[in-house]
Amino acid sequence: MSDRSLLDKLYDPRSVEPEIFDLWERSGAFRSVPDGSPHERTFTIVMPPPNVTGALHLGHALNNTLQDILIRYHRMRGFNTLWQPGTDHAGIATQAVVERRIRETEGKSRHDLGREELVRRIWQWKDEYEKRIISQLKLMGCSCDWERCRFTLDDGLAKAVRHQFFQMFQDGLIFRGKRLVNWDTQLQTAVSDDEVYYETVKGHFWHFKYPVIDPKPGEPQFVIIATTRPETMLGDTAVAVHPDPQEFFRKREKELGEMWDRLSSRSGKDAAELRGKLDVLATRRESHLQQLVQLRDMARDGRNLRLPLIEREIPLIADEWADPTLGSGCVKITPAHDPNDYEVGLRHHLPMINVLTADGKVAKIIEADGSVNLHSKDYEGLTFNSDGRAKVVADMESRGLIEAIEDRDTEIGHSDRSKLPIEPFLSDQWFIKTGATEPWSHEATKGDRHESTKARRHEGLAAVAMEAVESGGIRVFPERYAKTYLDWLGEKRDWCISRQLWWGHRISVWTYRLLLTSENWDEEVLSNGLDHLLESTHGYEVDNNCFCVQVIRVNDQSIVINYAELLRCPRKGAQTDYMVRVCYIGKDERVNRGLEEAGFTQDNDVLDTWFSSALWPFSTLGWPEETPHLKQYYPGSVLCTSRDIITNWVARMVMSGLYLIGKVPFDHVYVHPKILDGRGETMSKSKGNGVDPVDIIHTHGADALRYSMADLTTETQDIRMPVEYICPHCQKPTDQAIAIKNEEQNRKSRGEKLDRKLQPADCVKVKCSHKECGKEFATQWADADQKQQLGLGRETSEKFEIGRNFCNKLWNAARFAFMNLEGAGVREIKIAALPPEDRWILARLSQTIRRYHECLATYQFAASVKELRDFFWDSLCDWYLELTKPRFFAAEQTDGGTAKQVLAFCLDQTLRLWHPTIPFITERLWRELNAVAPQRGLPPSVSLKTDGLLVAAEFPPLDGYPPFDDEGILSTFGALQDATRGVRELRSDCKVAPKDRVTVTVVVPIEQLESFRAHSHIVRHMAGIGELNVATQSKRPANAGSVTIKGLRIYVHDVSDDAAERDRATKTLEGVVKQIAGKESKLGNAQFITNANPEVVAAERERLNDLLAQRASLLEHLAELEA
RNA sequence: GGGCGAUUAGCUCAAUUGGCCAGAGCGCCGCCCUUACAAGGCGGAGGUUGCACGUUCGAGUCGUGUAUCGCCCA
Repeated sequence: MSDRSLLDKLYDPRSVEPEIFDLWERSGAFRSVPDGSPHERTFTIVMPPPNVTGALHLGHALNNTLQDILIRYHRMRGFNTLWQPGTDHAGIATQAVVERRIRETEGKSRHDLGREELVRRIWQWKDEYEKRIISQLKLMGCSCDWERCRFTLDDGLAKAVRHQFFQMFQDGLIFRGKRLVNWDTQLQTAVSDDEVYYETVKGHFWHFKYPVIDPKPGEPQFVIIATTRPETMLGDTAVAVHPDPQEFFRKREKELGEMWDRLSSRSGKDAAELRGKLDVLATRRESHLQQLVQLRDMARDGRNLRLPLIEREIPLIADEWADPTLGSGCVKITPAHDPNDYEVGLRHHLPMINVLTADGKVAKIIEADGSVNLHSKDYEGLTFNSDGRAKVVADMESRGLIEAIEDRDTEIGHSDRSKLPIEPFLSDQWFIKTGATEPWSHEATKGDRHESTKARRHEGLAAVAMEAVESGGIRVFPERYAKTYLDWLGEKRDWCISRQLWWGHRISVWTYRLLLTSENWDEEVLSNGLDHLLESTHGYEVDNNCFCVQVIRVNDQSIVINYAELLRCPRKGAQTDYMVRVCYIGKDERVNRGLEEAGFTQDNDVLDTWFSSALWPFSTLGWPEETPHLKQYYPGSVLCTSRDIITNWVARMVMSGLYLIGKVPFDHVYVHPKILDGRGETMSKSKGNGVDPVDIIHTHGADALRYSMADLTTETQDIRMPVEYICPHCQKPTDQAIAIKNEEQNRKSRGEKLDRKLQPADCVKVKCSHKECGKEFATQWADADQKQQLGLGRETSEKFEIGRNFCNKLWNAARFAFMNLEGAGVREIKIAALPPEDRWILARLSQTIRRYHECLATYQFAASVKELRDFFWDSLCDWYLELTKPRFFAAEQTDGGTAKQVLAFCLDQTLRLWHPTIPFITERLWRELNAVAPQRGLPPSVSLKTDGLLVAAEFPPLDGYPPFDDEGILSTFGALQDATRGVRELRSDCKVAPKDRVTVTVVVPIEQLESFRAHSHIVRHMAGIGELNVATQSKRPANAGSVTIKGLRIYVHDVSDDAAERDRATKTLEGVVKQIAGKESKLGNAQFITNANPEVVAAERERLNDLLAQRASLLEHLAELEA
C-alpha cells in the first residue's frame, strides 16, 4: 500500500480532471438506457441548447453546473436518468456573425457569395463552435449522455419541424399575413422585438403644413402636423385629431388636480413639477382647445387634405391616438411605417401604402387603387432616412410648407444584430395563431391529454399552455416567474415564425405562382398544377397524406379549401383570383423537383429559431417516431433556465408539447439567477463581457468553478461577478471595470467622441494597474499578433477562490485521514458506547443529510452548499479531526480502531454528499479511500456498498440515519464548544502564546459535575489546557482571568491582574444587564405572553435565566475582586 | 406608461409561514508556519437592514408612501 502522505499538499486539479472524466465516460455512467422505470423514478433534464454563435461564458457555466448537480444527485439516488445535450443554430445571430466576419475579412456581402456558399460557411462556423462548446461542457464535468448530442438542424429534428409545421398548417393554425415588422435593412430580414434595443438619438421635430381641400369659411387653410421622421410622409394616408379635446383636457386636469391634493407638501421638487404641468395644460387649453374642436368638427364633416409633394388626397380623421398636448394636436398617420399608426389604420380602414424597399431605400409608390404615383419618381431609390429625408425637407421648405423645426431627442430602435436603426416595415410573414381558434383537429400522437386542456382547445394554444401552469401541471421555481409566463401568454399575440434568412429550416410550402381566375380555374388547377403534383408524387410512391393543399382567394388571403375538400369542390362559380399553396411534410428532393417542374416555387424564408427550439424536449428524443427514449424520458423532470427566455422559449415549448404530444414537456421549471459583471450588466456574447469557464478551470479547476457557482446561486439575487485580468507579467489582477474606464479616458483624451458605453470587447490592450508593473497586455479581443507580442491577460474573478480553497481543504482533510486509516475495519458498534465526539459527529451527519435533500428538492443550491460546508469544515475538520488526533497519535490509546471506523464512514459519506457539486476531486479521493479502507460502514445501523466509481455509488438516504440522531449530544457538545471558545477568548485577550498550556479551573453547578467531568477532555484538548480542575466551588486563583458561560465560571490561572479583570467583568456585566432589562420587559408584557407562540415564550424565559445566572456570577466575581 | 425584482458589514451575499444578541465568505486588525491544510488555525473590530409613516406584544420580513438601481413588456 502506498504512503498516502505523499499525496501533494496542494490539490492540483489539472493532474486529476482529464483522467477522471475519461473514466466516467468509459464506464458508461452517463448513458441513458430506457428500462421501463415509472415516471417517478425517471429523471430527465433537457439541456437548453447553447447557440453556436460563440463559445460559452460563465452564465452557461452556471446553467449547466446546476443541471449537472441535479442529474448526478438523482443518478446516485438510483433514478433512471437522461441529460440530453445539444446545440442550437440560432438563425439570425449566427448568420449575422458569419456575415459580419466575411464582410470584414473579405469585403463581401452574402449576395456576393450566394445562398449555397454562405450556408456552407455557416456550417463551418457551426462545426468549430459546436466542438468548442462541447469541449467546454466536458471540461466542466457535465455528465450528459454525449452519444445523444443533437443540433437543431439535424435531420431528425428537421423532420420534427416539418411535422409540426404540417400539422399546424393543416389545422389552420398557421397563416400568412401582412404585418408591420421590425425590419433590419442591412440583413434584410424581420427581427423579433427582443432583438431590438433602444437608443436616444439627437434629432428634430419638423412642423409641416398640409393644405385643407376646399375649406369652408372660417376654417383654416392648413393643418399643421409634427414629425421626427419626415420621410415617412410619403406614405401618409390620414391626419388625426382627438375626437373629444374638451373632455381630454377636463380629464387630464382632474387627474393632475387629484395628484396635487394628495401631495403632502406644497413646496419642493414634486410640487413645482406638478404646478408646472398644470400651468402648461391651462395655457394649452387656452391656446389650442378652440381650434382642436374646430378641426374635430371638420374631421366629422369629412374634410380632406392634400398631402404635399405627392399630391395624395387624405382624410382628416378623429382618433384618440392624437394627443392634444403634443405639437399642434394633430398627428400624421402612416400605417405602413409606424406601429401606432398601423393600429389607427386598422381602426379607420385606411390604405396602407408602403414607401420603403427591403434594402432601405424609397420605393416606387403604389397608390391604393394600384396605380403608380407619378410624383414618387423624384424620391425613388434615395436612401430612406438620410437622402430621402433631406429631399423631403428641402422640397417642403421650397414650397413654404415648413412651419418650424425644433431640436428633439428621440428613442430610436436599433437592430441588435446589425446595430442599425430598424424600420417598421409592412411585409408578408408566416404566423402561428395562439389565440382562440376552431378546435384543432390534430390529435396528439400519444399520451393522455388532460381533459381540461381538451376543453380549452378552442381557446387556442396560449390558453392551453396557461392552463398547464395554472392547474399546477407545471410548477415554476421561484413561483413568481409563473406570472411572467402567464402575463405574456395572456396577450395571445400571433407568433411571427418566418425570417428572411438563409440559415435555418426552410419553410416547406410551395406556391403556384399563376393566379387563377374563375374562368380558367378548374382547368388550370387540375391540368397545370395539381395534376402534375399528384402525378409526380405518385410517380415516386409518396403518400398523398404528405401534402396539405390550400387554395387561397388572393384579394383577402382567405383560405377557400383544404386538400381534403379539393376533389369534391365545385369546379365552377369561383368568384375571383386564387392561388394554390402546398405544404409538404417530407424531404424527398425528387418531390421538390416535381413541384418546381409543375410550376410551384418554394417559399424563400426560413423558420424562426424558436420554432425548432420549441420542439427540443421531444424532437431530441426521436419524435415524431415513437422511440423507446420518447416513451421513457418524456415529459422531462425539470427545465433549468434563466428568466429572459421564459416567454420566448418556455412558453413555446409548452404550447408545442401540449399540441403535438398532449403532455407538458416538463414537471418543473427552475429559473436560476443571471451572472452579472462587475458593473452589474448581464454577461453576453455580444457585449464581450463573458468570461470563458475554461479560463477559470485553467486557473482554479472545474470543481472550484462549480463549487463557487452553486454557492452563489441564491433564490432571489443575480450574481455580481467582478471580473479581473491576470497580468501575464506580474500575475496580479487588474479590475475589468477599471480597465474600461481607463479606455474611455484614453479615447476622450485622444479627442474621440464616445456615442455609447464602452464594453470589454473595446479593450484589446490593458495596462496592469499595479504600480510596480504597469505593463500592457492583450485581452481575448486582441488579434493574434498582439497577444503574441504583449502576452494574454486571462480573465478571472476572485469569487472562485472560495471554491479553490474549499477543494484544497477537502484534499488535505482526506490526506490526513488516509495517513491514519490504514487498517480500518468494519465491526459492530454500539452507538451509546461511542465517545461523545463520535456520537456528535454522527448526529451532525444525519442532520446534514436530511437538510441537504430538503435544499435540493426546492432548488436551494446556495443553502445546500452551506449545509455541507458547515458539516465538513466547521464540524468535521475543526472539531472532530482535532479531537481524534490524540486517539490516533497516542500509543496508549486503544480505541483507534473505532476512531478509524467512524472517520472512514464520515469521509465516505462526505464524498458521496459532495460528489454532485464537485465531482472530480471527490471521485479521485474515493479511489484513494477505497484503496486504504475498502470496507466501510457502521453495522448494525449502516452497511455500505463501497466498490466501483463514486459517480455510480449510492447517495445517503432521504431521512439521514435515524439511529444516529441525538438531540442531547448536539446540545451538550454545543455547551462544550462554548466553554472552549471562552477559554480561547481569554487566552487571546490575555496574550497567552498559542503553544503555552494553561491551568484552568471550571466551577460548575453540582448537577452538571459528572457530565462535565466525563466530557472535559474535549475542552482540555481544544483549548490548549494543561491542567484542568473541575469543582463545584472555588475562589479566584492567583491572577486568574475569568469568563462566565451561562452559569459556568471558568478561571484561567496566572494570566491577568485585578484591574484588567475588573474592567473585563464590568464591561461584560453592562451588556448583560442591558439584555436582562430587554428580556424582562418583554416577558413582563401580558400581550406577549398571551399572543406569542408558547415555544417562543419558553425560549425567552430560558434565555433570561441564563442571563440572570451570568449576572450573579459576574457580581460574585466583582465582589471577590473588591475584597 | 405597465409589470417584476432589488436596496442588509468596506465588498459579494444569507436570514424557510413576523420571534434568541441580524449571519457567512472575502477584505481588515492581532496572534500562530501546532508533524492534513498559511489556499490554513485561533481571536477580534465592523450594521439606525435606502428613507418616512403605519399594522403588531414584537418588523430586515407585512402595509402605504418615497428615493435609487436592474430586468421584462408596451
